Amino acid sequence: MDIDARIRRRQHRADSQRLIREHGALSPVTHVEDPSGRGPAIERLLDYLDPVFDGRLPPNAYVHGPFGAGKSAVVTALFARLDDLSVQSQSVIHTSTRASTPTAPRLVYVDLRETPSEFAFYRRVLDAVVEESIPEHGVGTEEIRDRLHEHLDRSRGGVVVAVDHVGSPRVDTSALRDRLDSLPDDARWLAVGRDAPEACPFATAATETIEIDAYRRRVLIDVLMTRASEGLAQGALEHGLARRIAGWADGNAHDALAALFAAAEHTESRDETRLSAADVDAACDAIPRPDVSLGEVLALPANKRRVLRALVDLDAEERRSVTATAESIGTDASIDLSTGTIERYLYELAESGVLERVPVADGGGKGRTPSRVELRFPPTVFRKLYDLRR
DNA sequence: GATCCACGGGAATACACGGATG
DNA sequence: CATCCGTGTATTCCCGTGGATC
Repeated sequence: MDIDARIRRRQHRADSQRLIREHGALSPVTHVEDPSGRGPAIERLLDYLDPVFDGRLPPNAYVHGPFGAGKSAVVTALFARLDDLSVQSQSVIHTSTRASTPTAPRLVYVDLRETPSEFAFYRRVLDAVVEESIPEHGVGTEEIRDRLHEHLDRSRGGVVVAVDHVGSPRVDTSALRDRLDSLPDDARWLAVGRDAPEACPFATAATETIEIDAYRRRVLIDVLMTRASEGLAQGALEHGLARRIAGWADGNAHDALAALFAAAEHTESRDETRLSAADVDAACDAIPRPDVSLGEVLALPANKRRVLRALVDLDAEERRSVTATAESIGTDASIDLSTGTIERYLYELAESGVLERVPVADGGGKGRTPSRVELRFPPTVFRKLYDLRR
């Protein structure tokens, strides 16, 4: 046994005494390469994408399913793999035959949460399909769009763009529709959202719709056990507790993982290495339902994230009204925004569903009765993920 | 010099309440 | 009694500015 192996063994021993080994494995915003238990959904998407294997383009389509059903997980995983294959086959064709063999389409995944503007959208797609790097500043939206069109005109094969989170409050639906409509003919889109097809403009514009159901209880338990085995010390999560979490989460994998994450934090704060029922219950109770995805929260502009980070540490008294909340946040050393701006942020965050405004019962004072804001996302998980990114 | 986009500041508007008015 | 008005807050809306980057 060499020295490295001996050191690794010691490290592993120290590691195994720590409850949380890998936060990423527990995070609801982490998508694994091979989403477990989503076989049928993957098959349906592969059926839809079948033309790609012959170098042809599939029609425009709409994927829908409830929050936490694994839509993003499945689409990101498939698009990443298939685009790898596409790029490989292109280089193979170039070096060997380069005859009439059709070139496979490229597959590009765009998360509208992180790419909400028109400029960012075109830039993301163009950046994915060309070699050279694309500037983020100093060049206009029009020019990026034109360059994308030019590239697609020139290249054979075309592109399929997965447009995820079409229902995000930060995207303007009608503007996005126009944007998708104006894509060139050899670009196809796959919109992904929660709305039922009847109520969704992207479904009516698409030729095909694909539904992804919520997780079944048993499958969700498997997901939890798998993630726990990757992120927690061995044996930290009993099957019965996974069942408890899955029952509470009601098919929503985001919430289930958030609960597991928060429960593990709770356990760790007690200096224990095995989750208890009380840890799990405390974690579930602290997660508001319905809630907004942590992906949505973490994709906000930096200053809004900062404001939320300060907000989760305030006590009830400091949150008694929007004004008081903004003032308390304003005294936070890490924030150099004016109170007025913080206040406006709080209203905007409430508007987009990240926070919720609740009227204050009291109303004894003068003037219009104030309201206060409540969190609509899991606070402990947000706090930890935010701090880890710092 | 151009461009994107997050910020900031503040004006405009909405609302609550008590008291005055017709 | 119904309505209006004044005052004080809360909330929304708009648009110019400036940092970062090319």
